[in-house]
Amino acid sequence: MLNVRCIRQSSRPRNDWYMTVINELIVGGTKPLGGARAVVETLGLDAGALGDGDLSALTLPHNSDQFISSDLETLVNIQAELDRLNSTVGVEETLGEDLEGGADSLAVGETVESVVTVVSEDHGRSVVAHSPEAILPEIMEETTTTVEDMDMHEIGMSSPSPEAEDPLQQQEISATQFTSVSNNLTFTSTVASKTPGSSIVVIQSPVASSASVITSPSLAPTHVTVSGGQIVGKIAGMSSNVAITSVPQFQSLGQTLVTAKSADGNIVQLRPANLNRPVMTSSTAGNLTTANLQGIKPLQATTKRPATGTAGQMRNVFAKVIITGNQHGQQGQPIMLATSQAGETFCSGQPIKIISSGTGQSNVSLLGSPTKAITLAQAQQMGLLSPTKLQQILPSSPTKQSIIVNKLMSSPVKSPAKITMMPASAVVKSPTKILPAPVSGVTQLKSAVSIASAVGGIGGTVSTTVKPLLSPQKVIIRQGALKSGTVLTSSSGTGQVIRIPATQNVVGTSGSIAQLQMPGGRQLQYVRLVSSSGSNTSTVMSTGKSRTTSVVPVSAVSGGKPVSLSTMRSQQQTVKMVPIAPASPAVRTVVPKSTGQTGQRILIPASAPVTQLRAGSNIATLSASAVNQITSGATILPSGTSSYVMLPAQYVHQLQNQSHQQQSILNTHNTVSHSSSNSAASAEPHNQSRPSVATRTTLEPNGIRPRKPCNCTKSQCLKLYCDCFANGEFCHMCNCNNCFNNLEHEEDRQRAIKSCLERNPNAFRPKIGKGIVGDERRHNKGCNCKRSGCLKNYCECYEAKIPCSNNCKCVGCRNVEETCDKNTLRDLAEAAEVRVQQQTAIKNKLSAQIQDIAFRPPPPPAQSGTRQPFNFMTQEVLDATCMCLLAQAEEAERMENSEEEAERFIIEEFGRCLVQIIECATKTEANSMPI
DNA sequence: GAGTTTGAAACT
DNA sequence: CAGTTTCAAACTC
Repeated sequence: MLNVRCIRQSSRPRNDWYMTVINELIVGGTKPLGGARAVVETLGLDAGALGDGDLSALTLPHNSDQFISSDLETLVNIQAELDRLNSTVGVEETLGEDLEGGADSLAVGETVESVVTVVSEDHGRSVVAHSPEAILPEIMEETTTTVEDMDMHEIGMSSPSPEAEDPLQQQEISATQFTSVSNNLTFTSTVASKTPGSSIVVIQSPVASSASVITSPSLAPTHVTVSGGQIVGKIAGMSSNVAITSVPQFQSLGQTLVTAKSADGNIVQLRPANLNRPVMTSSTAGNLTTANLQGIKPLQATTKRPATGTAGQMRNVFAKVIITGNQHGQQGQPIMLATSQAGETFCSGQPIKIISSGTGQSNVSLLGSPTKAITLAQAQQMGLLSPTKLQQILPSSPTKQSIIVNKLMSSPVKSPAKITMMPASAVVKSPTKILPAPVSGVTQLKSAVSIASAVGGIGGTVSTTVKPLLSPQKVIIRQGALKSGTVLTSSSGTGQVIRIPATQNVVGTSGSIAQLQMPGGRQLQYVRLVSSSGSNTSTVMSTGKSRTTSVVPVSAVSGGKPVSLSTMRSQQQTVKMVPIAPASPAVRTVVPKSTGQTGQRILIPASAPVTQLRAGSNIATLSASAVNQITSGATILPSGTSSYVMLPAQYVHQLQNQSHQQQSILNTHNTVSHSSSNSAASAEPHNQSRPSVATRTTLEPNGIRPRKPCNCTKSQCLKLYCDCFANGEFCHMCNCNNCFNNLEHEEDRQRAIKSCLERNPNAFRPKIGKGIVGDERRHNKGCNCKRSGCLKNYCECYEAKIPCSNNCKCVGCRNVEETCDKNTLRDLAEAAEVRVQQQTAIKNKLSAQIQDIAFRPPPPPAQSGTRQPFNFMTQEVLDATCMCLLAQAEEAERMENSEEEAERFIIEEFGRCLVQIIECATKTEANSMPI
């Protein structure tokens, strides 16, 4: 049984594991000071009851620790007000369906790992609507993520491109692929406790994230539980649970996840994001008292990072710092600060200090990293704390009202000090590469850092940290007790937060795709649930008419139902794209404009048809083959705000189709006008509102390069028999059976690719290349035809419309190079040869005749009395005769006379020649006779 | 559309 | 590396 509970840390057993929703603290933008209140929501998970595929057990225990529905209502109201005040987009998520429901207690017996992914939809701008680009630009620049070799257990969450309404972004991406992408958000929680309690879910983000908790690079998703003032967590991959020490209480602001110590002695540090600069603010509100901030103190770095981590293995981890204002003297007004940490900069991160004015500083520090202090005033300025809301938050409020601070980043305008929960740089390994060829070190793309949002345990409120720099995303939040269909937030109108009505059944079996209808009916989100096994990937993709679709891996807490959705934003994404043809030596980097906007990546196989690439803020390094495809037929769309998701074109089409289907089925309407003009490839015909990128491409209207569908039946499309696979493409719209050439079987696919490459390193290279000489195409390997004469499509050379070359081993090849010019030359040669033969024959005949005449025995002088003309048969006469005959032959050929006619003409000419000779001789003789 | 042919890929 | 088998596309009817 899984209980969704509001957090009452004090009441929870220390050893219990709970999944807690961590709200990311969104620093306010330009709006008036917003209240800074964080809600720490915990989800008690009965690990024993949680099956890998069953989240249906989510219930709300009835005990004093739990929020009641009214509390949730209050939270909602507060949230709404905060949203209004801060004009920020908050991301809320509801973990668990029945927040108000059952009193089932947790009977935890087993560790449940769940991956929660949130599909966010970019609606243009970042949550902080105020010049997000200006916020922490340097961080974006510094943020890089390595997506290679991420643990498969991580499920990444990709953030859709901000303004993208593109179908391209309506794509389904496997979780592993997401992890491979920088902006993936990995959200894994482990429930290990048998008793209900509050827990904190540590969200790992492969990319630098706004907030990061912990951990060793090699660690899998971490689960942190707050129990009885202690934070305990379990990090996947670690042998045992990690007890997070030095967090006495979660009550006060000072409470921060600092260190975790595993049962086996491993200590995990909870580190803040890479904050290079301390943020100092003065508290003017006065709402926060020192007492409130007591809890905020730098934690002793008593923990050490797990030794397993290496720099290369480091991955970003989201750590959310929950700061609880002692409201009304009671616990429960947690203020959550989200910090992010990149693995690389793990040690360089700066903790966030929250300093109360006049009382000194209370540090919310994350161990091992520099401390960044924020005064209350600053907090207010940043929107973390609003004077009005602050009082509500502040102590003595018996109510458990929690305010989700949904502004993590403050606009630089408001506060020069930038609180960036984002790591300057993050190197994250990606467990899965979307590209087929698992070649290491091929390509890295700088990409925006994504921010992960925590899942709201109760009340379904989860605040997501949205980085201003990042392109706006929509976060789909499942509403629990909150009003269904309520979209929290966003003054920007971008709808950063999408609340999914609790009534919507987002949950499905593991691996299933759940449909989420976005509020307003303008968009559908498809969430694929994934079990925590890690092998399965889940994707969440949203489809909308004109909206950007984000595909986000979604993990379901027990595999059964997506308990929550988390979102993340990406600032810069480092996408490592591995070309399917590893041999491609050249790696081209496409550096989009640095607009401060994050883009979502478009994942494409190296050889896959790339319909469009939007050159936005992302820095994408593409394999040479990919680039070639891009250059050949793809369109690179400049976009300053969009993120790119590279997928096989067919996936785009697939998503589009799904979108259409869903549109038709659910009869949803795009009720939201989208100002975003930079859409990715949009093949949706109904997307008339703005020019589709697809229209600018050279591809088909659907944005897909024509491709023959395969019909594989036995190869699972994982062998080179399959053209799709051989071309590095995913099967789409194929007729294949038991196809594994898709994202759902990415692991198998990768293995198959590896196997193929082992057999033939050039397996995925184009078979047709340029010959040594010139640019003439030729089959690199050559054909081996035996029967077809290389004149049927069985022959690869013939199919490629190229003549067989020396590389071929074909038998009886008739696929010879026959160009028009060469045919002409050949004909000429043959004609010349024939002519020569004819001439020779004629010449010989004439010569014979002449000789016959010449050597004829002279008649007796008595008979003729005349001299024989052979006396005139000099060499000159013979040459002249031959020339005449040859000229006649040529004339006959020129006239295209038949051979017979030609011979006749030549003979006639020869006769004339003889006549002339005779006449000449006769004259000569006549002249000499009378003498 | 079923059956045959063909040659690349995979296997031995 | 060669021979054989498997496979899917091409082809034929």
